[in-house]
Amino acid sequence: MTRAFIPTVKETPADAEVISHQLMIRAGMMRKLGAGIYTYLPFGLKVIRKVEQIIREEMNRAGAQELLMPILSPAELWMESGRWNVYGKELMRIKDRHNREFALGPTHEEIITDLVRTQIKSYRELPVNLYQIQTKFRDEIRPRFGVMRAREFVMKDAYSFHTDEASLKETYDIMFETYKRIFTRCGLKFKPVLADSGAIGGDTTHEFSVLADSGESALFYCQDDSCGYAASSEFATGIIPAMEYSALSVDNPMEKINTPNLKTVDEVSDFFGVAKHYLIKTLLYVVEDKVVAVLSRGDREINEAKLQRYFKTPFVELAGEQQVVSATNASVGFAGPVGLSVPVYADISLKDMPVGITGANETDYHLKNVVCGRDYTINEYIDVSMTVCADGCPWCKKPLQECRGIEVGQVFQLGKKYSKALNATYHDEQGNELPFVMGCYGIGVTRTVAAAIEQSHDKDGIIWPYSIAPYHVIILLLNIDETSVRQQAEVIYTELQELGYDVLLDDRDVRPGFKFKDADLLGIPIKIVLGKSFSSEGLIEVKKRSDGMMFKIKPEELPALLDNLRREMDVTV
RNA sequence: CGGGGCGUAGCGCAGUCUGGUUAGCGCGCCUGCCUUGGGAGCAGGAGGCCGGAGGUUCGAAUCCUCUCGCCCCGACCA
Repeated sequence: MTRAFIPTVKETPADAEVISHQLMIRAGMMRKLGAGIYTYLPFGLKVIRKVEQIIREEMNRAGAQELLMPILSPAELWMESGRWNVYGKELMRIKDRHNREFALGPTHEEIITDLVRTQIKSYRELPVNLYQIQTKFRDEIRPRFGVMRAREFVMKDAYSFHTDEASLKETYDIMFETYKRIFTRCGLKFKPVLADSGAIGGDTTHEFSVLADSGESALFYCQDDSCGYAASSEFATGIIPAMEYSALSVDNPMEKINTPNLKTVDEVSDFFGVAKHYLIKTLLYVVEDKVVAVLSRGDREINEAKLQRYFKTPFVELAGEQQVVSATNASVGFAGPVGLSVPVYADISLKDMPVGITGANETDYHLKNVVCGRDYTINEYIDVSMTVCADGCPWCKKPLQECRGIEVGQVFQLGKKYSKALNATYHDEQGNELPFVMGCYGIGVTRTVAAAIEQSHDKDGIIWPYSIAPYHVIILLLNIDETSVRQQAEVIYTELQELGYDVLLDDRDVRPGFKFKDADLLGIPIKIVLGKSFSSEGLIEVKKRSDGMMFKIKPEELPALLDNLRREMDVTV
């Protein structure tokens, strides 16, 4: 360790918000070069390599083959697929000396499809699954959280090509299982969840989320493990519990009430002295240049991803002030479905609402005792509200649970989107020329490393899962001046390496406390201490990082003890 | 892109409002002494184009203009 380049830092860096970012800097894993751009130092790179190795082994095991595509790709390919215009600013575009345009690869559907369309022409050569582990570049609007949302990051991306949906499904299922094996082997607690496929399309997609309270995305899952329902917040649906409406009566006529300057659900429900679920919240959205009204129960938020999915558009937007005024003849905050001329869609949370309160489409007025069917009509009930954890599981009706997660992988059934756009075809048995059916499967490698830290750390530092720990064992030589002890340490160091352990020897000339603190910060699963008890009694101490369990043993017992600890800590699948 | 903030030693910061000796402090680094089971102590030392350019002034880290970079909130996220 006197020679190792592991620059640890005692102080928490000022610009690091989340734990993983702080610890990755403090433990000397990486250093920032620019916004969202990091140099991986030896200690950090070791972890990345371990994760990559697990991914390689499992991908190869699943029959995928590794290749490596260029990071730079010509603009023509992106224009051909249409994404040159669609992708937006996240796609980093650059020009070469001849003024030709290129993109830094944020993902490689175009490039792999181009390769396969020129090389694979027959159904006899299908299916095929190709992957790479490579640096990606996405010019994120706002990079943050260290490597969790970096611009440059390491990703494994795989692409499969098939003759038909059934074959795709088969590979998809294999990849699904492979991902479970990968994240299990990485020692992570995770959940595969049903997810929104976004602009990429396709019916079925799963995200793999590492469970951590600091996660950016919310997940909902059934409290009953045997049911197994789990979905991202964008995709989750639930059975919405019905509410009480005894404060109003269906038999009373609709009544216009002056509500000066009361715009929000909170203000209006306070004014009427009722709970928020009495209100019919009316939001105006612009969908494909048309204004539509979307209703939800006052206590429910609209899920725009669901709206996009319903309207089959990649883009919906809340209407601007002008549009609201022209659609409702009232200022923002007083919209309601009664007498509205734009199409009205209602969230299913309104199905069980017999009577409610809503905006009057007149500034400073709301309507009370509003009854659907009597006072207004809706075009359609759709599921567009955010699921909450009081909702029932859509599969088994038991209550849903909510937790936070970090998305580290996603598997997609792409279908023919890219093969059609790029005219990538093969010949079937009859000689017909048909577009490939495709799947794609990504894992954020660097993000997985950060997620592992988010999930496993304490106040002293990182606690690596054994399988991805940069070193399995750290030997703390407390007194470097005792020559005989030093020699012993070196013997143990060599022996353990020969037994297949990754070992770090801390032979630095610093005080013991310094070494203990550093060892904990680095998170190495097993500490071996050669200190007082070794000098006096010939005993070495072996301590686990995870639970602090300590063993005092004779040197010759070390291999057997480590073997036990390894078996205990290493995950096998 | 909108809003807010910050660029001063390797790192973390003070000084800027109200211009004026030699630009400070903590950590780290180097030397020595001392210490050695949870980030010790003492003494000495090195280290700065005060982000960059232009301007105002007798004089600028400090005031003005422009510019570059970074951070936070929001929108965005195959």
